[in-house]
Amino acid sequence: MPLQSVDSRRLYRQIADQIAALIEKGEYRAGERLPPERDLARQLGVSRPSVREALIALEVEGYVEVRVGSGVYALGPHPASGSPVLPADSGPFELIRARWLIESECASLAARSATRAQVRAVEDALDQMQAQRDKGTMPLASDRLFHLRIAEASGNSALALVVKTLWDQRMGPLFLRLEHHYDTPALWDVAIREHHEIVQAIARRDPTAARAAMRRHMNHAARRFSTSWEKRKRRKA
Amino acid sequence: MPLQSVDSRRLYRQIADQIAALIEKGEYRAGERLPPERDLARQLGVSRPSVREALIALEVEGYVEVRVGSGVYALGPHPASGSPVLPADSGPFELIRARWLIESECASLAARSATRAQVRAVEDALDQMQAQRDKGTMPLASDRLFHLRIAEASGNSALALVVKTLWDQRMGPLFLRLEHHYDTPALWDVAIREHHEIVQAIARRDPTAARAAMRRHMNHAARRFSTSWEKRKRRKA
DNA sequence: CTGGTAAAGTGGTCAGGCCAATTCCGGGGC
DNA sequence: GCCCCGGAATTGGCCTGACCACTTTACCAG
Repeated sequence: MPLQSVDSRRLYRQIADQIAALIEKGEYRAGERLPPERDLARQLGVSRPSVREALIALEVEGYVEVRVGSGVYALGPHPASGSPVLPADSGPFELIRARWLIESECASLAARSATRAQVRAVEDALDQMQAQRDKGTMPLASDRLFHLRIAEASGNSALALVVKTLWDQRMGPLFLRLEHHYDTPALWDVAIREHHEIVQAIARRDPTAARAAMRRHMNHAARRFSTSWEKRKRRKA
Repeated sequence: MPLQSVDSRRLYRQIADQIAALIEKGEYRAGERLPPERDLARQLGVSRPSVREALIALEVEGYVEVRVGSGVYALGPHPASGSPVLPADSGPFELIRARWLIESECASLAARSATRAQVRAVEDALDQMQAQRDKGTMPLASDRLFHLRIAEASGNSALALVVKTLWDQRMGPLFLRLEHHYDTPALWDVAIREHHEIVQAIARRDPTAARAAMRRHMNHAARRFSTSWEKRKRRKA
């Protein structure tokens, strides 16, 4: 597998991509050992340092694991990843504000262009939420699903990605505690009622109403967080 | 945290972590140039190959950018690697539309509440962009910096996170080709002029004008992509 | 068969060198 | 005086070759 004569990418990148391709294609199975650095260098017609640089890139990308004195082992396709993270000191309000902006627009777009199947998916998530609440468990997961499916129904995958990113921030160390305060059955009933308003506006193809309903929902969520937040501050003082 | 007296991590990791910490702490600001590899090696008491390995790791992690013959440049805190990824078949238009919505709001918020230092940071990024364009190189990195700093100036770290997430999508396999079509000096001049309008509105504390200017910028960007996109489709057919 | 020890294999790191791209600077042309 | 351009200095890209540390294997003695 000769290297291109006119490839402007740096050498370590070319090598890393070639090896990554082999791993993706299953040429090297997970757990399998790659040839020694010296052999790879000879086979590819490059120097050992270049191979080493490529292997380090692959290690950072999660493709391989390097064991000192033993060898380089493939880890398999689809690299492990860490997502961006919100600064620890940013309160929940900035996040809610961002969601207010973005998710209200998602709701509006969904009302305009969602397919029947997508509307159905949103309704399913809401039903699931209701069922969990009836069983007395906290419908946190289905709440997330509801919002995500609306974002998907907007027809804009970039917005869907953003909503998912923001929602996953709630799994941070600080937000879990707040989530807890927020968790009384009565408050969940309010949230479910607000969700019904949103889904109805979408189903009725009313973009303006959908946006307004989502904004109301977010405003209420902000207020609920606010009370928890105050309690928390008072306890600290 | 192990914190062993004899650090068993491989050397390149120790070096990379050390440099990454400096970037996170703002010791090296975004866009700033790091010392040459040879100097770093001498300062840290290690060999140049080890420094090179560390820099490659940092490059993969999105901390730095290496420009041949010029130097190593910090990209800013928090890496871009391995984040959630957009579906491969979603065109650039969904992404632009999402940025249209979010970044225009960021500009408006920035005009309302940015500190003097934050406005200054945005202006710096624009100056940097102009400088790079004058040198004939594509100011892609400083373009990114400009938009990121406006998002930071909004005072909402969740929005800043979102903007960063969306911007990093452009590094996908498909977008790079488009970026290329988009890269004529004349088009960059237009982009820089639009950036000036945005930054002026922010400096003058006019939220409405800032939002409008950013929306115009995004509309034009969409049109530019549109022509590239059509060309691309035609070539495929 | 067991245990330990020597040898081979493999990655870790270093030193030093040459090449190519970029940047910088000073001198010549207009 | 201003601009352009060509060479020198700077900087990253890549290579050769070597030695060290750790791991695995092989072999031999008990």
